[in-house]
Amino acid sequence: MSNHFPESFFSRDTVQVARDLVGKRLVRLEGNQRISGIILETEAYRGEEDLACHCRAGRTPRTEIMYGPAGRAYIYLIYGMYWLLNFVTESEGSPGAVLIRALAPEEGKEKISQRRGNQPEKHWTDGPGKICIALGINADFNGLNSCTPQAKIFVENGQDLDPGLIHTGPRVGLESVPEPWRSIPWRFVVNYQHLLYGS
DNA sequence: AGCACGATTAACT
DNA sequence: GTTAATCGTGCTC
Repeated sequence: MSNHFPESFFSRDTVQVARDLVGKRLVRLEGNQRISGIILETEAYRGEEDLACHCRAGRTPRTEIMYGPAGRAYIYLIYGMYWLLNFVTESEGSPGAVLIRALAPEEGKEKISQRRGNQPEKHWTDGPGKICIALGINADFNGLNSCTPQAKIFVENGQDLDPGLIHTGPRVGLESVPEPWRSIPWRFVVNYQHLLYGS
């Protein structure tokens, strides 16, 4: 009955999960209202050896969630201003997470428009901080299990994408991170146009 | 207890 | 292209 992606989807290699999440639908359940969008861009952060991942610091109060079971939301504050949404990956004990960086809004556009103020639709959810503003996601959602039927945030099937449309590249905003982590192609993105006009 | 910095964004010039 | 906004986190003293 439930169409929520199960823990087994997230409990895999982080890079593979990041790739597979592109084209899927992210849903925020707000009361009875669905606010959703097709995932257009993700990034993988995996392991203590990944110097761009928060887990480079090992187990700390903040990173503990990434060492736990997969499918949980990992949400943190960046620049003292914006919340960023990730989904925990890998088996328990192996830290990893996928950052959700961009969406194509589908349901609840009126609510999204309200939350995004005067921004044009093009910029409603084209960044990780913007997504959390648009969907009303904050620290209260950290650690929530997205795989339960009553989850307030979860992933379900979305667009069927030709794998050839998914582009890879270096993760964004890592200018001070040493190689090879700075340039490793763990960013996955599909062009919005492809979703608008079909694949 | 203090400090430097960041997986960003919006509003500038 | 440049820059201010703003604070939790992890590290050093």
